[in-house]
Formats: sequence, structure tokens, C-alpha cells
Amino acid sequence: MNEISNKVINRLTLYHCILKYTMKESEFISSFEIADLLNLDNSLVRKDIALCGVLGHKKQGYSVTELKGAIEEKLGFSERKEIFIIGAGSLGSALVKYVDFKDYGIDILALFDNDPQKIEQDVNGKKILPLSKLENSISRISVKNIILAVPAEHAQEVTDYAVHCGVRFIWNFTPAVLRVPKSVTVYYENIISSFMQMRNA
Amino acid sequence: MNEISNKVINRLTLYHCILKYTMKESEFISSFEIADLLNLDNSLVRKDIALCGVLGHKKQGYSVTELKGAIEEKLGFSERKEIFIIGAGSLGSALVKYVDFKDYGIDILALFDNDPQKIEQDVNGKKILPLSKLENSISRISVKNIILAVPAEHAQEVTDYAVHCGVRFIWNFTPAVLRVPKSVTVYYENIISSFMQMRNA
DNA sequence: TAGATTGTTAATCGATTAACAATC
DNA sequence: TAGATTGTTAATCGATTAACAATC
Repeated sequence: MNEISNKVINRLTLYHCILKYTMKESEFISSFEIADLLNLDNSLVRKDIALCGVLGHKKQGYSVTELKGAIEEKLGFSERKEIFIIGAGSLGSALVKYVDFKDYGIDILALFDNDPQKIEQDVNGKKILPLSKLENSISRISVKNIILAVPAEHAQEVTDYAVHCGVRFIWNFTPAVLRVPKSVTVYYENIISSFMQMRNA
Repeated sequence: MNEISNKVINRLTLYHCILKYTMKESEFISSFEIADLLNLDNSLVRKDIALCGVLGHKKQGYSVTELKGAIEEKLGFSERKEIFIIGAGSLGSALVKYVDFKDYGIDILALFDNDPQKIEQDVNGKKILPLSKLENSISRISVKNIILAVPAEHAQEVTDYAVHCGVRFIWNFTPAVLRVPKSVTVYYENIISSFMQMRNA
């Protein structure tokens, strides 16, 4: 049922962004309009939409609200996804404030840091806790996902500790490749690579 | 000469991260080691490396320093790439502080914002300028790349202005799809999509 | 009606994997 | 030597594009 590739996921989130703003303007949208905005082939757009189980209307296109809802359903925007941020530096703190997360069901519970100065401070209503409390927090509320936003030189060390604490998914914002056991998944948020790709365009 | 795909660019930056930290430890690295760390097929790694024009040594692998240098060369890390950030909120400010940018030749010159409170403030040594000065700045020093880090609801409006000012590349950190002329390239830094992909793993 | 647009199949293109001879 | 590892070709797999009949 869920054999939906990362490329499709990526495009669906972009379609969703379009629909969010289209809603106010019109009831229907065609695969041609979406394709134009994103420089895609229109039949690719139709195929992606078909994967969401939405049927279009000849001559009119797709219902904006229906399609938007179907994408949310398919990608699970309404399921609550809890996550910790490790590293309360500028990037970590910016991510807590990233208001758009909540629209997608992503719920940041707390930040962890090793800097005594930062402990117990509050960022956007979330507490900064000492890293030593990670193990306890994880076993208590069983959150297995973390955003890693520490300096690259500490990335491996912090990862080792997080894995020891029971973390299973690491969303890695540092420019470091992490050694982890096979049971742990690392997703590389490769900002630098994005920039290099952009230059290539 | 430069028919190198985005997927290859993405992997090369990850290889580079590995090499940076491997340098202290050993002189050579094999395609098997790199492949293991990233969960890739080892022949894919060898193919990518071949694209950089690096020859390996039978039984030993690749010279770490040589390979690292070749990737830097291929991806143009040493070419200076100037960019403005538009939006001096928490994300924009975090990006100015993202120390790793300079290792890749990315040079953030200034931030622009519309909030009078922020104007003339200093973030990490870079001035926050009023958005109205963008046009002048662009024509004066001919920087055509921007990072867009404004709230999603202003993304289109700010984009229209930036395009009018002569911007050609937009690295879009907002969850909004932008309407731009064909001559302008938008690169979507799709953080939400990354998260959804991660869940899928 | 004529035109626009879908849904889907077949064709193409590109990327990954498997395999293996060469050789240090 | 035997084993490890490269470099490369051929096979496979997956994703995109082209094309077009169906139809509102």
C-alpha cells in the first residue's frame, strides 16, 4: 500500500504548498497548472495524484480541497509526530520557532544541550534540558526521533550517546556522516549539497 | 564536462564529510568503507569517484587527501559564492551563524528585513539592511543569489520584489511555491518533505 | 460542438546493482 | 601466493516523458 518513493513525497509536499494558497482563489486546479509552477511534466503530476487516490474532473481538473486533504492523508500530516532537538544553538533554536512544523503534525517537545548557561532556559515555550536527562526522557515518554543540531565536531559523540539512550531516527542537520548501528536510521539534511545543486542549475 | 547529476552532488558532499574526519586517522579509504557508512552499493561509490577523475590503488583504496581535494575541485568549494539572506528572523539569523558555510565557499554578505526594529542591527558581523536597499545593493555588487527566509505568507510578495531587483537564484527555505519568470531558478529547501521521507524509512 | 483535461499505456531515459577480469 | 580492491561492462530496476483515447 505504501510504496511511495521519496521523490513522490517531495513533490506531494510541494503540491500541498500550492494548494494551501490556491484554496482562497479557486475550486479546481489542473495538472498543467501544477506542472507549470514546478517545471514538471504534467503527466507526472497526474500520476502522483493518482497515487493519492484522487479522481479529477475532465475539463476542470482536481478539486483543490479534496486533493489537499488526500495529500495530507497520504503523508500523514494529522498524525502527531514527537521529536526532541539536540543542540540549542542558533540552528536548534530556530527550528523550535519554525512555526510551520505544527501544520504538518511535527511536535517538538524539548531541547537538550550541554551548556550549563542554557539549561532551564525557555525557547518558544520549550525547555532546554541537560543532555544527561535524555536517557530518562526517552524511556519515560518513548520518543525515538531527534533532530541533531550540534557542532559537527561533536556530532558523532552525541550520536553515540543518543543511540545508547534508545533513539531510532536521527534527522541530521550537521555536516557530518554518522556511524550508527543498522537499527538506527540517519536522514541527512544536506544543506550544503542543496546549495551545490542550486549552483548547478 | 559537467554532466554531474544532483544525486551525485549529494553523495559527493557526503563523501567529503567522511573524508574530512578520516584524514586524521588514515591515509587511504576504500569504496567499501564509504559504502558501508552511507548504506550504498560499493560500485556506485567507485563510479562517483571516477567522475571526479581520481584513480584508486588496488588493495588500498583511494588516497583520502587526493579524493577530498578532487571533490572540492569538482564541486567548486574554493570558488567564492556570494549570497544575501532575505528575512532576519530566527531561521535567517541562524543561517548567518552557520559556520560551516565558509568551508564551502559560501559567503553571506548581508541580511535584509522589513522590520524597523531590526534594521542596522548586527548578526554575526553582518548588517541587517532595509529591504528597500536590496535593489541598490544588487546593482552595486551584482550578487544574484538569495536565501529566502521570510514567513510563508510573504514569500511571493518578497520574491516578486527580489526578481524585480535582478535576483536570479532563490534558495527557498519557506514552505511556499513561488511564481517566477523562466529566467529565475528556485531551489526548494523542503524541510518538511525531508521529515516525511524520514518517517517513511 | 470543440476544446480542455484526465487516466493510462508504452517508450524512453537515467540511475543503480551485479559481476568479474585485472592487479597490487 | 592469496586476498583485497579497483575499474568497467552488462543487466536490472525505477522514474520520467510521450502519446492518445475517453469524456465532460
